[in-house]
Amino acid sequence: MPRWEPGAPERLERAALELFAERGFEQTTVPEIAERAGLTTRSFFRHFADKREVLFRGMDEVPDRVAGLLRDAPRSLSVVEMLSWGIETMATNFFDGHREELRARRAIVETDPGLQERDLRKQSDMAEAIARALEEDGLDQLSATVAGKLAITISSTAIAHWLDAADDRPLVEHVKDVRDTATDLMADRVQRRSLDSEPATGAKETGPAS
Amino acid sequence: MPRWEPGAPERLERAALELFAERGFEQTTVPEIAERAGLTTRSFFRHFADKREVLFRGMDEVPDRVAGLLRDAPRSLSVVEMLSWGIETMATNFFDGHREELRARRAIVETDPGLQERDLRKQSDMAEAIARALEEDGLDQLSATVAGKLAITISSTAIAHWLDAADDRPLVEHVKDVRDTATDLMADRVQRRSLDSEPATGAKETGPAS
DNA sequence: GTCTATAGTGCGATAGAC
DNA sequence: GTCTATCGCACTATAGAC
Repeated sequence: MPRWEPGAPERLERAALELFAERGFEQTTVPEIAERAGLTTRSFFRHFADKREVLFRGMDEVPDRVAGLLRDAPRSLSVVEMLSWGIETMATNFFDGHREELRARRAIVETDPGLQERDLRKQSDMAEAIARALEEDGLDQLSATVAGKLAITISSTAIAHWLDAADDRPLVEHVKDVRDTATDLMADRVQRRSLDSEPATGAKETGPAS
Repeated sequence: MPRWEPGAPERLERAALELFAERGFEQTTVPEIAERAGLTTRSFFRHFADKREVLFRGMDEVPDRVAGLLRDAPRSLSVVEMLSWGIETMATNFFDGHREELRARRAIVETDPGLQERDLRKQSDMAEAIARALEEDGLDQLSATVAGKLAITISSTAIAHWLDAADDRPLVEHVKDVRDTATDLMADRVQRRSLDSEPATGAKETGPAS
Protein backbone atom coordinates (compact mmCIF):
# COMPACT_ATOMS: atom_id res chain seq x y z
CA MET A 1 0.00 0.00 0.00
CA PRO A 2 1.61 3.21 -1.15
CA ARG A 3 2.16 6.01 1.26
CA TRP A 4 0.58 8.50 -1.14
CA GLU A 5 -2.18 8.39 -3.66
CA PRO A 6 -0.76 7.58 -7.08
CA GLY A 7 -1.13 9.70 -10.18
CA ALA A 8 0.05 12.97 -8.75
CA PRO A 9 0.63 14.64 -12.15
CA GLU A 10 -2.85 13.69 -13.33
CA ARG A 11 -4.45 15.00 -10.15
CA LEU A 12 -2.53 18.24 -10.43
CA GLU A 13 -3.55 18.64 -14.04
CA ARG A 14 -7.19 17.98 -13.23
CA ALA A 15 -7.20 20.42 -10.33
CA ALA A 16 -5.47 23.03 -12.45
CA LEU A 17 -7.90 22.72 -15.35
CA GLU A 18 -10.83 23.06 -12.98
CA LEU A 19 -9.43 26.12 -11.27
CA PHE A 20 -8.33 27.76 -14.50
CA ALA A 21 -11.83 27.29 -15.87
CA GLU A 22 -13.41 28.61 -12.66
CA ARG A 23 -11.39 31.75 -12.08
CA GLY A 24 -8.83 32.03 -14.84
CA PHE A 25 -5.17 31.15 -15.22
CA GLU A 26 -3.51 34.09 -13.53
CA GLN A 27 -6.14 34.34 -10.80
CA THR A 28 -5.23 30.81 -9.78
CA THR A 29 -2.17 30.32 -7.58
CA VAL A 30 0.00 27.25 -7.50
CA PRO A 31 -0.74 26.64 -3.80
CA GLU A 32 -4.44 26.51 -4.65
CA ILE A 33 -3.84 23.91 -7.36
CA ALA A 34 -1.66 21.85 -5.06
CA GLU A 35 -4.19 22.01 -2.25
CA ARG A 36 -7.04 20.82 -4.45
CA ALA A 37 -4.83 17.95 -5.63
CA GLY A 38 -3.94 17.08 -2.05
CA LEU A 39 -0.29 18.01 -2.39
CA THR A 40 2.05 20.82 -1.47
CA THR A 41 3.35 23.64 -3.61
CA ARG A 42 6.78 22.08 -3.63
CA SER A 43 5.41 18.86 -5.07
CA PHE A 44 3.68 20.75 -7.87
CA PHE A 45 7.02 22.07 -9.03
CA ARG A 46 8.56 18.63 -8.88
CA HIS A 47 6.13 17.44 -11.51
CA PHE A 48 5.93 20.59 -13.59
CA ALA A 49 8.79 22.91 -14.32
CA ASP A 50 6.45 25.88 -14.02
CA LYS A 51 2.80 26.80 -13.68
CA ARG A 52 2.24 26.78 -17.45
CA GLU A 53 3.48 23.27 -18.01
CA VAL A 54 0.51 21.75 -16.23
CA LEU A 55 -1.55 22.57 -19.33
CA PHE A 56 0.81 20.60 -21.54
CA ARG A 57 1.15 17.41 -19.53
CA GLY A 58 2.58 14.51 -21.49
CA MET A 59 3.35 16.56 -24.54
CA ASP A 60 7.08 16.31 -24.02
CA GLU A 61 7.14 12.79 -25.39
CA VAL A 62 5.16 13.69 -28.49
CA PRO A 63 8.01 15.06 -30.64
CA ASP A 64 10.05 11.90 -30.16
CA ARG A 65 7.08 9.71 -30.90
CA VAL A 66 6.35 11.61 -34.08
CA ALA A 67 9.97 11.38 -35.11
CA GLY A 68 9.85 7.63 -34.57
CA LEU A 69 6.66 7.46 -36.57
CA LEU A 70 8.35 9.18 -39.49
CA ARG A 71 11.27 6.77 -39.35
CA ASP A 72 8.82 3.92 -39.72
CA ALA A 73 7.11 5.45 -42.72
CA PRO A 74 7.24 3.52 -46.02
CA ARG A 75 10.48 4.48 -47.69
CA SER A 76 8.87 4.92 -51.08
CA LEU A 77 6.94 8.01 -50.03
CA SER A 78 7.92 11.51 -51.01
CA VAL A 79 8.41 14.07 -48.27
CA VAL A 80 4.95 15.55 -48.66
CA GLU A 81 3.39 12.11 -48.76
CA MET A 82 5.25 11.08 -45.65
CA LEU A 83 4.32 14.23 -43.76
CA SER A 84 0.69 13.88 -44.82
CA TRP A 85 0.78 10.31 -43.65
CA GLY A 86 2.28 11.34 -40.31
CA ILE A 87 -0.23 14.12 -39.78
CA GLU A 88 -3.12 11.82 -40.59
CA THR A 89 -1.80 9.23 -38.17
CA MET A 90 -1.56 11.86 -35.46
CA ALA A 91 -5.02 13.11 -36.29
CA THR A 92 -6.69 9.74 -35.85
CA ASN A 93 -4.61 8.62 -32.87
CA PHE A 94 -4.35 11.77 -30.79
CA PHE A 95 -7.01 14.22 -31.87
CA ASP A 96 -10.16 12.53 -33.16
CA GLY A 97 -12.55 12.01 -30.30
CA HIS A 98 -10.92 14.58 -28.05
CA ARG A 99 -12.26 17.72 -29.66
CA GLU A 100 -14.09 18.98 -26.57
CA GLU A 101 -11.09 18.52 -24.27
CA LEU A 102 -8.90 20.24 -26.81
CA ARG A 103 -11.37 23.09 -27.13
CA ALA A 104 -11.44 23.55 -23.35
CA ARG A 105 -7.67 23.54 -23.20
CA ARG A 106 -7.37 25.99 -26.05
CA ALA A 107 -9.93 28.30 -24.46
CA ILE A 108 -7.64 28.61 -21.45
CA VAL A 109 -4.48 29.02 -23.51
CA GLU A 110 -6.08 31.86 -25.44
CA THR A 111 -6.65 33.86 -22.27
CA ASP A 112 -2.99 34.19 -21.41
CA PRO A 113 -0.05 35.39 -23.51
CA GLY A 114 2.39 33.31 -21.53
CA LEU A 115 0.45 30.17 -22.33
CA GLN A 116 0.38 31.08 -26.00
CA GLU A 117 4.13 31.43 -25.93
CA ARG A 118 4.49 28.03 -24.35
CA ASP A 119 2.20 26.59 -26.99
CA LEU A 120 4.34 28.10 -29.72
CA ARG A 121 7.44 26.58 -28.21
CA LYS A 122 5.86 23.14 -28.20
CA GLN A 123 5.06 23.62 -31.88
CA SER A 124 8.61 24.73 -32.54
CA ASP A 125 10.01 21.70 -30.73
CA MET A 126 7.81 19.50 -32.85
CA ALA A 127 9.03 21.14 -36.03
CA GLU A 128 12.60 20.54 -34.87
CA ALA A 129 11.95 16.87 -34.15
CA ILE A 130 10.43 16.38 -37.59
CA ALA A 131 13.35 18.15 -39.19
CA ARG A 132 15.86 15.95 -37.39
CA ALA A 133 14.00 12.79 -38.41
CA LEU A 134 14.05 13.91 -42.03
CA GLU A 135 17.74 14.70 -41.80
CA GLU A 136 18.49 11.24 -40.49
CA ASP A 137 16.58 10.07 -43.48
CA GLY A 138 19.05 11.73 -45.81
CA LEU A 139 17.34 15.01 -46.51
CA ASP A 140 19.58 18.07 -46.59
CA GLN A 141 19.43 20.30 -43.56
CA LEU A 142 17.63 23.23 -45.18
CA SER A 143 14.92 21.10 -46.75
CA ALA A 144 14.45 19.23 -43.49
CA THR A 145 14.10 22.43 -41.48
CA VAL A 146 11.61 23.94 -43.92
CA ALA A 147 9.66 20.70 -44.16
CA GLY A 148 9.36 20.54 -40.37
CA LYS A 149 8.02 24.07 -40.21
CA LEU A 150 5.64 23.48 -43.10
CA ALA A 151 4.29 20.39 -41.38
CA ILE A 152 3.59 22.43 -38.25
CA THR A 153 2.04 25.27 -40.21
CA ILE A 154 -0.32 22.89 -41.95
CA SER A 155 -1.26 20.81 -38.94
CA SER A 156 -1.68 23.67 -36.49
CA THR A 157 -3.77 25.67 -38.93
CA ALA A 158 -5.90 22.63 -39.65
CA ILE A 159 -6.36 21.93 -35.95
CA ALA A 160 -7.42 25.52 -35.31
CA HIS A 161 -10.05 25.37 -38.04
CA TRP A 162 -11.19 21.96 -36.88
CA LEU A 163 -11.66 23.28 -33.35
CA ASP A 164 -13.50 26.35 -34.65
CA ALA A 165 -15.77 24.42 -36.97
CA ALA A 166 -19.44 24.06 -36.11
CA ASP A 167 -19.79 20.88 -38.15
CA ASP A 168 -18.17 17.50 -37.60
CA ARG A 169 -15.85 17.34 -40.54
CA PRO A 170 -12.93 15.16 -39.47
CA LEU A 171 -9.58 16.78 -38.83
CA VAL A 172 -8.06 15.00 -41.79
CA GLU A 173 -10.36 16.91 -44.14
CA HIS A 174 -9.17 20.19 -42.71
CA VAL A 175 -5.59 19.04 -43.15
CA LYS A 176 -6.26 18.41 -46.83
CA ASP A 177 -7.80 21.88 -47.21
CA VAL A 178 -4.84 23.57 -45.62
CA ARG A 179 -2.30 21.52 -47.56
CA ASP A 180 -4.02 22.40 -50.83
CA THR A 181 -4.08 26.04 -49.84
CA ALA A 182 -0.37 26.00 -49.06
CA THR A 183 0.40 24.19 -52.30
CA ASP A 184 -1.52 26.74 -54.36
CA LEU A 185 0.18 29.60 -52.57
CA MET A 186 3.69 28.29 -53.05
CA ALA A 187 2.96 27.41 -56.67
CA ASP A 188 2.10 31.06 -57.11
CA ARG A 189 -1.41 30.24 -58.29
CA VAL A 190 -3.12 32.68 -55.93
CA GLN A 191 -3.86 36.15 -57.18
CA ARG A 192 -4.75 38.97 -54.83
CA ARG A 193 -7.99 40.90 -54.94
CA SER A 194 -10.00 37.76 -55.20
CA LEU A 195 -13.03 39.78 -54.12
CA ASP A 196 -13.10 41.36 -57.58
CA SER A 197 -13.27 38.13 -59.49
CA GLU A 198 -13.39 34.48 -58.52
CA PRO A 199 -12.31 33.47 -55.00
CA ALA A 200 -8.76 33.03 -56.19
CA THR A 201 -8.26 29.29 -56.41
CA GLY A 202 -8.21 26.01 -54.61
CA ALA A 203 -9.15 25.58 -51.00
CA LYS A 204 -11.51 27.75 -49.05
CA GLU A 205 -11.75 27.51 -45.28
CA THR A 206 -15.35 26.34 -45.53
CA GLY A 207 -15.47 24.01 -48.43
CA PRO A 208 -18.38 21.75 -49.24
CA ALA A 209 -18.80 19.27 -46.45
CA SER A 210 -17.96 16.42 -48.81
CA MET B 1 17.41 71.05 -20.23
CA PRO B 2 15.72 67.78 -19.31
CA ARG B 3 15.40 66.68 -15.73
CA TRP B 4 16.80 63.29 -16.64
CA GLU B 5 19.01 61.95 -19.37
CA PRO B 6 16.88 61.14 -22.43
CA GLY B 7 16.67 57.81 -24.14
CA ALA B 8 15.84 55.73 -21.13
CA PRO B 9 14.71 52.69 -23.17
CA GLU B 10 17.90 52.77 -25.22
CA ARG B 11 20.08 53.03 -22.12
CA LEU B 12 18.23 50.18 -20.48
CA GLU B 13 18.60 48.07 -23.58
CA ARG B 14 22.30 48.79 -23.78
CA ALA B 15 22.88 48.05 -20.12
CA ALA B 16 20.87 44.84 -20.41
CA LEU B 17 22.75 43.63 -23.48
CA GLU B 18 26.07 44.29 -21.76
CA LEU B 19 25.09 42.47 -18.60
CA PHE B 20 23.49 39.56 -20.45
CA ALA B 21 26.68 39.14 -22.45
CA GLU B 22 28.84 39.40 -19.32
CA ARG B 23 27.05 37.01 -16.98
CA GLY B 24 24.07 35.61 -18.81
CA PHE B 25 20.37 36.42 -18.94
CA GLU B 26 19.11 34.72 -15.81
CA GLN B 27 22.17 35.61 -13.77
CA THR B 28 21.34 39.26 -14.41
CA THR B 29 18.68 40.90 -12.24
CA VAL B 30 16.48 43.77 -13.26
CA PRO B 31 17.80 46.01 -10.44
CA GLU B 32 21.29 45.50 -11.86
CA ILE B 33 20.18 46.55 -15.32
CA ALA B 34 18.38 49.58 -13.94
CA GLU B 35 21.37 50.61 -11.86
CA ARG B 36 23.77 50.44 -14.81
CA ALA B 37 21.34 52.55 -16.82
CA GLY B 38 21.08 55.05 -13.97
CA LEU B 39 17.43 54.33 -13.29
CA THR B 40 15.31 52.50 -10.78
CA THR B 41 13.76 49.07 -11.06
CA ARG B 42 10.36 50.69 -11.28
CA SER B 43 11.47 52.68 -14.30
CA PHE B 44 12.63 49.53 -16.05
CA PHE B 45 9.16 48.06 -15.82
CA ARG B 46 7.57 51.27 -17.04
CA HIS B 47 9.48 50.93 -20.31
CA PHE B 48 9.39 47.15 -20.66
CA ALA B 49 6.52 44.88 -19.70
CA ASP B 50 8.95 42.30 -18.40
CA LYS B 51 12.64 41.44 -18.31
CA ARG B 52 12.52 39.64 -21.64
CA GLU B 53 11.08 42.53 -23.59
CA VAL B 54 14.28 44.53 -23.28
CA LEU B 55 15.78 42.24 -25.92
CA PHE B 56 13.02 43.09 -28.37
CA ARG B 57 12.95 46.85 -28.09
CA GLY B 58 11.07 48.56 -30.89
CA MET B 59 9.83 45.35 -32.43
CA ASP B 60 6.24 46.03 -31.44
CA GLU B 61 5.79 48.48 -34.28
CA VAL B 62 7.20 46.14 -36.87
CA PRO B 63 4.09 44.06 -37.59
CA ASP B 64 2.02 47.18 -38.31
CA ARG B 65 4.74 48.61 -40.49
CA VAL B 66 4.98 45.41 -42.47
CA ALA B 67 1.23 45.28 -42.86
CA GLY B 68 1.28 48.84 -44.17
CA LEU B 69 4.07 47.91 -46.52
CA LEU B 70 1.99 45.09 -47.97
CA ARG B 71 -0.96 47.41 -48.48
CA ASP B 72 1.27 49.67 -50.55
CA ALA B 73 2.50 46.82 -52.72
CA PRO B 74 1.75 46.98 -56.46
CA ARG B 75 -1.67 45.49 -56.95
CA SER B 76 -0.62 43.42 -59.94
CA LEU B 77 1.56 41.11 -57.88
CA SER B 78 0.57 37.61 -56.91
CA VAL B 79 0.64 36.69 -53.24
CA VAL B 80 4.05 35.05 -53.46
CA GLU B 81 5.44 37.95 -55.42
CA MET B 82 4.09 40.40 -52.90
CA LEU B 83 5.45 38.49 -49.94
CA SER B 84 8.81 38.14 -51.63
CA TRP B 85 8.79 41.83 -52.27
CA GLY B 86 7.91 42.56 -48.66
CA ILE B 87 10.58 40.25 -47.31
CA GLU B 88 13.19 41.77 -49.59
CA THR B 89 12.20 45.24 -48.49
CA MET B 90 12.54 44.22 -44.86
CA ALA B 91 15.86 42.57 -45.59
CA THR B 92 17.44 45.66 -47.07
CA ASN B 93 15.86 48.15 -44.66
CA PHE B 94 16.08 46.34 -41.34
CA PHE B 95 18.63 43.56 -41.59
CA ASP B 96 21.44 44.31 -44.02
CA GLY B 97 24.26 46.00 -42.20
CA HIS B 98 23.15 44.85 -38.76
CA ARG B 99 24.31 41.28 -38.93
CA GLU B 100 26.70 41.49 -35.99
CA GLU B 101 24.14 43.11 -33.69
CA LEU B 102 21.63 40.51 -34.70
CA ARG B 103 24.10 37.74 -34.09
CA ALA B 104 24.84 39.07 -30.61
CA ARG B 105 21.16 39.33 -29.83
CA ARG B 106 20.46 35.85 -31.10
CA ALA B 107 23.33 34.41 -29.10
CA ILE B 108 21.62 35.67 -25.95
CA VAL B 109 18.17 34.49 -26.99
CA GLU B 110 19.51 31.01 -27.62
CA THR B 111 20.72 30.70 -24.04
CA ASP B 112 17.27 31.02 -22.49
CA PRO B 113 14.07 29.09 -23.24
CA GLY B 114 11.92 31.98 -22.08
CA LEU B 115 13.57 34.28 -24.57
CA GLN B 116 13.04 31.77 -27.34
CA GLU B 117 9.36 31.67 -26.48
CA ARG B 118 9.15 35.42 -26.64
CA ASP B 119 10.90 35.35 -30.00
CA LEU B 120 8.38 32.83 -31.30
CA ARG B 121 5.52 35.02 -30.15
CA LYS B 122 6.94 37.98 -32.04
CA GLN B 123 7.11 35.81 -35.14
CA SER B 124 3.55 34.68 -34.57
CA ASP B 125 2.35 38.27 -34.19
CA MET B 126 4.07 39.10 -37.44
CA ALA B 127 2.39 36.21 -39.23
CA GLU B 128 -0.95 37.43 -37.89
CA ALA B 129 -0.33 40.98 -39.09
CA ILE B 130 0.55 39.76 -42.56
CA ALA B 131 -2.53 37.55 -42.63
CA ARG B 132 -4.77 40.46 -41.68
CA ALA B 133 -3.25 42.67 -44.36
CA LEU B 134 -3.86 39.99 -46.96
CA GLU B 135 -7.42 39.55 -45.77
CA GLU B 136 -8.09 43.26 -46.13
CA ASP B 137 -6.77 42.80 -49.60
CA GLY B 138 -9.52 40.36 -50.41
CA LEU B 139 -7.81 37.06 -49.76
CA ASP B 140 -9.93 34.43 -48.02
CA GLN B 141 -9.16 33.87 -44.37
CA LEU B 142 -7.54 30.47 -44.70
CA SER B 143 -5.22 31.49 -47.52
CA ALA B 144 -4.28 34.63 -45.66
CA THR B 145 -3.47 32.74 -42.47
CA VAL B 146 -1.37 30.17 -44.30
CA ALA B 147 0.38 32.83 -46.36
CA GLY B 148 1.30 34.75 -43.20
CA LYS B 149 2.80 31.65 -41.63
CA LEU B 150 4.63 30.71 -44.82
CA ALA B 151 6.12 34.17 -45.01
CA ILE B 152 7.43 33.81 -41.46
CA THR B 153 8.74 30.33 -42.09
CA ILE B 154 10.66 31.51 -45.12
CA SER B 155 12.01 34.71 -43.64
CA SER B 156 12.95 33.31 -40.24
CA THR B 157 14.68 30.31 -41.77
CA ALA B 158 16.53 32.56 -44.19
CA ILE B 159 17.59 34.89 -41.40
CA ALA B 160 18.89 31.97 -39.34
CA HIS B 161 21.01 30.72 -42.23
CA TRP B 162 22.19 34.22 -43.02
CA LEU B 163 23.33 34.68 -39.41
CA ASP B 164 25.03 31.27 -39.42
CA ALA B 165 26.79 31.79 -42.72
CA ALA B 166 30.52 32.34 -42.76
CA ASP B 167 30.41 34.19 -46.07
CA ASP B 168 28.76 37.50 -46.93
CA ARG B 169 25.95 36.37 -49.14
CA PRO B 170 23.18 38.93 -48.72
CA LEU B 171 20.06 37.93 -46.83
CA VAL B 172 17.99 38.20 -49.99
CA GLU B 173 19.92 35.31 -51.52
CA HIS B 174 19.12 33.13 -48.54
CA VAL B 175 15.48 34.10 -48.85
CA LYS B 176 15.49 32.91 -52.44
CA ASP B 177 17.08 29.61 -51.41
CA VAL B 178 14.51 28.98 -48.74
CA ARG B 179 11.60 30.00 -50.95
CA ASP B 180 12.79 27.61 -53.66
CA THR B 181 13.16 24.86 -51.10
CA ALA B 182 9.63 25.42 -49.82
CA THR B 183 8.25 25.52 -53.35
CA ASP B 184 9.92 22.25 -54.26
CA LEU B 185 8.67 20.62 -51.09
CA MET B 186 5.07 21.69 -51.51
CA ALA B 187 5.14 20.74 -55.19
CA ASP B 188 6.11 17.26 -54.02
CA ARG B 189 9.32 17.30 -56.01
CA VAL B 190 11.50 16.18 -53.11
CA GLN B 191 12.20 12.51 -52.69
CA ARG B 192 13.58 11.11 -49.45
CA ARG B 193 16.88 9.26 -49.16
CA SER B 194 18.60 11.86 -51.25
CA LEU B 195 21.90 10.52 -49.91
CA ASP B 196 21.48 7.55 -52.17
CA SER B 197 21.19 9.56 -55.35
CA GLU B 198 21.39 13.25 -56.16
CA PRO B 199 20.86 15.78 -53.35
CA ALA B 200 17.12 15.77 -53.97
CA THR B 201 16.45 18.99 -55.86
CA GLY B 202 16.59 22.75 -55.88
CA ALA B 203 18.11 24.77 -53.12
CA LYS B 204 20.86 23.69 -50.78
CA GLU B 205 21.72 25.66 -47.70
CA THR B 206 25.14 26.45 -49.04
CA GLY B 207 24.69 27.14 -52.68
CA PRO B 208 27.24 28.81 -54.94
CA ALA B 209 28.06 32.23 -53.64
CA SER B 210 26.32 34.09 -56.46
C1' DG C 1 8.84 55.13 -4.99
C1' DT C 2 7.47 51.58 -1.58
C1' DC C 3 5.24 47.45 -0.52
C1' DT C 4 3.58 42.98 -1.37
C1' DA C 5 2.00 38.68 -3.69
C1' DT C 6 3.43 34.95 -6.29
C1' DA C 7 6.58 32.10 -8.94
C1' DG C 8 10.16 29.26 -8.61
C1' DT C 9 14.68 27.17 -6.21
C1' DG C 10 17.73 24.80 -2.69
C1' DC C 11 18.17 21.86 0.91
C1' DG C 12 17.24 18.84 4.75
C1' DA C 13 14.09 15.56 6.86
C1' DT C 14 10.89 11.82 6.39
C1' DA C 15 9.05 7.38 5.44
C1' DG C 16 7.28 3.72 2.70
C1' DA C 17 8.76 0.39 -1.21
C1' DC C 18 12.21 -2.69 -2.62
C1' DG D 1 20.70 -0.54 3.14
C1' DT D 2 18.96 2.32 -1.34
C1' DC D 3 15.58 4.60 -3.97
C1' DT D 4 11.92 7.66 -4.56
C1' DA D 5 8.29 10.81 -3.67
C1' DT D 6 6.78 13.69 -0.37
C1' DC D 7 6.83 17.70 3.05
C1' DG D 8 8.35 22.00 5.03
C1' DC D 9 10.90 25.89 5.28
C1' DA D 10 13.87 29.66 3.90
C1' DC D 11 15.02 32.40 0.20
C1' DT D 12 15.33 35.35 -4.21
C1' DA D 13 13.47 37.84 -8.18
C1' DT D 14 9.79 39.23 -10.91
C1' DA D 15 6.04 41.95 -11.53
C1' DG D 16 2.13 44.42 -10.17
C1' DA D 17 -0.60 47.11 -6.71
C1' DC D 18 -0.88 51.03 -4.09
